[in-house]
Amino acid sequence: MSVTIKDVAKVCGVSPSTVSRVVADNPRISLETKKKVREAMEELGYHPNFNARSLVANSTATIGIIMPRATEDVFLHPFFPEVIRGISVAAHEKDYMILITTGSTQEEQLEAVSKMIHGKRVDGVILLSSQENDPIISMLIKWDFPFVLIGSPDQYIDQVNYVDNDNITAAKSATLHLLQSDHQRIAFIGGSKDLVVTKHRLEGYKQALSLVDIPYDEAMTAFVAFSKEEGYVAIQQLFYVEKKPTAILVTDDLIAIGVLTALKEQGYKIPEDVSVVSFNNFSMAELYNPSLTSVDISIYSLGYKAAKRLFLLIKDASMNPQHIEVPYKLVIRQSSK
Amino acid sequence: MSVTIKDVAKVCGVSPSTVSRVVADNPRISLETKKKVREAMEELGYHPNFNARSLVANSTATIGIIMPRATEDVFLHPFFPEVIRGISVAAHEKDYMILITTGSTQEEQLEAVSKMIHGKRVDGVILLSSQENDPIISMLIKWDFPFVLIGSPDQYIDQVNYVDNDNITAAKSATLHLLQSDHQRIAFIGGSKDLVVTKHRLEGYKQALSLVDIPYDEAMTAFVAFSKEEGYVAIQQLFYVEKKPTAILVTDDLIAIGVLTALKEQGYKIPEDVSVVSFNNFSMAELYNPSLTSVDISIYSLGYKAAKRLFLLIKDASMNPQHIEVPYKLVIRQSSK
DNA sequence: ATCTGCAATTCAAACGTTTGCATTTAAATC
DNA sequence: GATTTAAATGCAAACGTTTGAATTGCAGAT
Repeated sequence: MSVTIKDVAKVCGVSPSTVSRVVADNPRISLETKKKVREAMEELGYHPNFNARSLVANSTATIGIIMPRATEDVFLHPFFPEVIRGISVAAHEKDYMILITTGSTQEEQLEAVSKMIHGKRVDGVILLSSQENDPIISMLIKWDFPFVLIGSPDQYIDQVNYVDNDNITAAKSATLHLLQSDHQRIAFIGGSKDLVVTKHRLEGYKQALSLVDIPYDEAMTAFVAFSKEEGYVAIQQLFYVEKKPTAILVTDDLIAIGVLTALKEQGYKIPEDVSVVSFNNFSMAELYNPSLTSVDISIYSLGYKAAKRLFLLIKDASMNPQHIEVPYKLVIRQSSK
Repeated sequence: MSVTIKDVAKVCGVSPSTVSRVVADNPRISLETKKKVREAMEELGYHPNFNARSLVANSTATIGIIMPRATEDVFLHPFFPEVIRGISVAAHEKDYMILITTGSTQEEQLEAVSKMIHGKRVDGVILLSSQENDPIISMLIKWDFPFVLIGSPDQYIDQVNYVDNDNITAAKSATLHLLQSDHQRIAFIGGSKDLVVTKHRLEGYKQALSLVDIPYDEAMTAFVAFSKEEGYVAIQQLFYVEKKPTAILVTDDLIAIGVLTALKEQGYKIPEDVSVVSFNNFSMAELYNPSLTSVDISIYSLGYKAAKRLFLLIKDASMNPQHIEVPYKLVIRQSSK
């Protein structure tokens, strides 16, 4: 078996507790002993057993991430790798590890969080999205477990730590950008209707319209999943009507690409016939032809800041919940006019 | 504190060991007792403490992944999310979790693996790439710890489990595809020279050339890091010479996009003046204009199969090392002629 | 009535740490 | 030289499980 604290102790002729204190660099151990013990550790190739340690210390230097469905399509969407990248950099800075589980259904996800938390495998959790009435959030609050939400909560607003963009204002200014080019008929394509981010962006869109007294028209909206295919489908719906939109605000680049594909197929010129503005500013937004006007929401930063906040929370669980706002930036390219 | 096995035992009037055996669904416990205990567990909200369990059972239902550098650029490259997606689906099937660490330098990476393994935090490890003389691989072999390499090892070929494409043949046939269009001057842009994958693809490239008696010319090769910028730089070098290439084999789509950007800037028409074939077939290969001819190496599959293999290995450590080959497929698009 | 055998359960040790408290040792003070 | 003090270290319990061996209870065989 592997070498334990006892082996080191025996070699050095000290007690296990002394070795433990050397590992922890406890000032009550003499420098002489420390040196001796450290040499022995090196020699024997000692590495502390993490399970034993967390068992008693009740901490794990690990943060948990719960990913929506493990099936084919997650991780396919560039949002997740990018946000995890941010988390991962922050974790690396603090010498934390990242534990990832996936759950297909919401039940599975709840089960997964529960396993992580009650199994004492993580010190805190980062949630990657929130829905209307999210049971995971209520559970975490009930358990009083440190967590940070990326995105905004639907309820318990002042009980949860969350980092998000100001999506209302972002959508508003993106819409205004289109209105400035005199578009009168602007459509909106959002994600699933019970995602908070969808609500926010729809709200911003409405606010912009009302500023210029254009009535909100439900027939000009569509709500789809985050994929190219769905963007394609949404166009069939939106352009099936008499008075076609001349501009579209799309909640995601990936969807936008589906949108553009469909529009091109139907012979529309971009941006002459239809302008498209989307969100996220993935690298494909720049690479695609025409390049996409997109709101950069700084996904990396969302992840990084969430992790930073979580570390604080782990240290001091009694901290007041805080809302951290990450700036956005409209990047204008060829797809809008 | 949280509810333990002892609490459940007390409530049911049985011993902790009985509860433990109920959790493990041991047949030596009567159905009656099982039912009673399970109800109590439900009632009290019992969840086993994972650390305590792995401490004695010496297993963790977790696999470790070590990512190269946590700095800005990893996870930025689409290879990693995609391969992790494969791993993650396999893990989900087996109810395994994934533990991720990052290390900037090779030393940090070694340290990270060591921490995972000796800290008893994972049952097995998946390596995402291998270099010439990789010290991590020799360590893992020395420790006799279950691991699977994605890519091919440089040494210890018959001691390691690895899953990879046949990169030699893949590069060969990609080059032949170009040769069939009568290209005489084909350049090669690879990744870092001490990556095994670079060696293999270079080898395939050479083999194809020799088939048609074109001499290998080192001036027609460049070796760069995996980014657009570096692709751009490579072109400055390769087109600085008298007799310019008419075709380029590039080891990665991301690099290829940098290559295309540079070529377009210098006024070359793609594919009329220069043909480009690359590897990986990321979604951007399809979206870019012109769309990229690319060798699809089935990255998802690499991850999935590696994880599958690892599970077998964890079950039976004495299994003979195996090499799993994942098929590739040349996808011809607009960038080559 | 005693013994055997079996099913169901309990006992107790072990896993490798951490940590409050007790003990030892040696120097400092009176 | 006895006593106090401080520093350095050791002791032992605790963390929450698992598991081989021991125990109990009871039906059936002798």
